[in-house]
Amino acid sequence: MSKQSTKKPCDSMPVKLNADPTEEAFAKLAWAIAHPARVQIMRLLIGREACVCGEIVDCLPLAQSTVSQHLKILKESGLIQGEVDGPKICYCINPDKLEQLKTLVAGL
Amino acid sequence: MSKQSTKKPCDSMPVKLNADPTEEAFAKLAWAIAHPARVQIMRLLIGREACVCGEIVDCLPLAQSTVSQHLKILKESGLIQGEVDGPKICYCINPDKLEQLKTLVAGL
DNA sequence: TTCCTTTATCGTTGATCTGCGATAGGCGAT
DNA sequence: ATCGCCTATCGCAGATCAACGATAAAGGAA
Repeated sequence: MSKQSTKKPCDSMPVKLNADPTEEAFAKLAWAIAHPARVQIMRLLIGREACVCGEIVDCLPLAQSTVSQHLKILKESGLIQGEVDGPKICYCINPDKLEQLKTLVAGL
Repeated sequence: MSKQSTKKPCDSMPVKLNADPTEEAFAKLAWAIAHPARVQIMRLLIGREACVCGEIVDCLPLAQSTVSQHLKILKESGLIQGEVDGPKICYCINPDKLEQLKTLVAGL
C-alpha cells in the first residue's frame, strides 16, 4: 500500500481554519505536561491525593528551586492547586482541569 | 472547606519514583502538540485524512518554512507521517501514535 | 535540457525554558 | 523575640524554540 488507493489524498477546498481560541488553551495544557518532571509530579499527585512540596522534591532528582518552578508552572496551568498548611504547602490535582485535558485529547 | 477534613492531606511514606522511561515518551508526545499551530495541523489532518503541505501552509498564518518546521516536529514525534506524491508531500495522521497519546493521557 | 512548482534545510535573531545556588519570607516551636 | 524549617523567588548560565527570509533539492512539464 505504498500508493494510495481509496482515500482521495490531497485536494479539496482549502479549509481556512478559524483561529479557535481552543487551540491556545489546548496547547497550554499540553505544554504543562510536556516535561518528564511535570509528568512525574502529576502522576505522583494523582496517586496520592495530596503531597507536600518537600516530599515531591525528595522524589525527584532535581533541586528544590527547580521543583518549585515546575510546581508553579503546573499551578499556573490549573492542573494542580496548592493549599497552605502551616509552614508547608499541600499540592493536589485539580480534577476539573485534568478532565478538561483528557477531554481535549480524547476529542482529537 | 478551607480546612481539609476527610482526606489525609500530607504525610505517607515517600514513594520514590522510579525513572520510568514512559515519562519521557509521554512528555515528548505532549510537547509535540504543545503549540497552537501544531494543534491546528493535527486537527486539520484528522478532519481531512490527508493533505499536502501547501494547503496546510495556506490554512495557517505562518511562513512556509515555519510550517515545514512544525511538520518536521510532528513527524519526528511519530504523530504524523509524510508520503511523497510526485513533487508534493502528502501528510496524514499516524493512528497508532495518536491512540498511544490518547491512552497515555486517559491513563493519568 | 530548461523552466516551474513544491518542499526541506540553512542561518540568524529574539524569546523562552531549564537548571542551579543563594536569598527572602512565612510559620510554628522554643 | 529568636531560632529553625519549609517554600517561593531572584539572578544567572546554557540550551532550546519560534519565526522568518533566502536558498537548495527534487520532480513534472514544456
